[in-house]
Amino acid sequence: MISVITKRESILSTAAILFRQKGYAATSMRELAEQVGMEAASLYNHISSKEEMLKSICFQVGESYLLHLTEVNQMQAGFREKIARFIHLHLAITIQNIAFVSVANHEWKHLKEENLKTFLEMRKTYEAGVKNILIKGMDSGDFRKMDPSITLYTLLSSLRWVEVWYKENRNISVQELEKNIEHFILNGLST
Amino acid sequence: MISVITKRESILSTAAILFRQKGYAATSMRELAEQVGMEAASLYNHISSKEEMLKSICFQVGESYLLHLTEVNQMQAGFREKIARFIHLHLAITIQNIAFVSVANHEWKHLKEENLKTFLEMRKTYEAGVKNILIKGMDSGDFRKMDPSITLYTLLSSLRWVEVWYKENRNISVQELEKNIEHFILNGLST
DNA sequence: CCTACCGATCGGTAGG
DNA sequence: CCTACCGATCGGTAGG
Repeated sequence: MISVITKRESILSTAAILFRQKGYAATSMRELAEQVGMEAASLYNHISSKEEMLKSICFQVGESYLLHLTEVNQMQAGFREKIARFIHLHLAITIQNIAFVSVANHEWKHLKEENLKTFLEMRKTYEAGVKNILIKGMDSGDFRKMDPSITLYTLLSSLRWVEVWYKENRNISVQELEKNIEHFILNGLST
Repeated sequence: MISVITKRESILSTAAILFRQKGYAATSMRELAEQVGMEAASLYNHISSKEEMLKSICFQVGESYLLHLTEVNQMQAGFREKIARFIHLHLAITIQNIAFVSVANHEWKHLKEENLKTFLEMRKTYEAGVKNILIKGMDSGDFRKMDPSITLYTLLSSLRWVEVWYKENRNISVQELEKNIEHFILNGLST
């Protein structure tokens, strides 16, 4: 199957790369236009405003993550398996859409009013879902009992660094990355 | 002892709060001036440019972290104790200077040329120092042998989330936070 | 998809 | 520390 890339998708994809590199506010529509190969005014035939692009990027990422959380929740398996699967899916989305994920992680604060509100609600839902898995895993004895909020954020942050630090040119494969992070999260530094 | 807060320090401190909230590029000098209680033109009697403020903030944070790394390196203790002390100092700096740390973490990319170069060198030195502790701890058998780079970034990210997520109004004390993170890093989720 | 253009706002300076 | 102001650039629109 040949994937059809519309002009809009190509604009969004270029915008995500620029927003990630320079930040949303410091990226101008003229610069984006130049990268895409048209005049700034022409962009508005494909998008309706600068913020609408940001919204599109952030919401796409949010929906991806919520979708994979649903998949994890439907698994018939122990909590260690569920968390391992969660880590796998989270990293897969991150690495396959690194510019989009980066923008959703760092530039969402430039969303306004309704868009901001909706985005924060998605994030809250996601966090609540993951926390729920952790709490159930602690109750079942699969995980050590500790503060669920601290555990949640430490877990999410351990995954989030990948978007910031991971460089493909380093000789670390995705598999090795995943294995190491999973092991770290389950067992820590200890032998 | 009464701490003398100069006008410059008060401007930098307000700038850090704004840069954190809205991002460096989206913060205007007029807005900063208003928060400080003067006209935009008057700011330039205390600072030389917008970027010079950013530089000051980022370098102060970088130097703090490098200083505490030196302290850890001079300890006569096992590697588990060293890492515990490292976690403690890192969190202490973070929580006591949360706006400055946030700016250094997220807004450094707006530094230019020499300033950017110097900042990245400081960060590289810091990371190399921490990685060195991890590697020695793996060699000595205190830590499990795993990829040092992945371990480094997972560790640093586990600490970094505090600046993003930690809210004082949650009923989590600094001591509890520290204890939980230290335990997570050493032992992971497992019982 | 382009040319031409708008009002608004930006960081910063002159001069006092 | 302020008033007055500069050139540059911003996101976006009109009209074709």
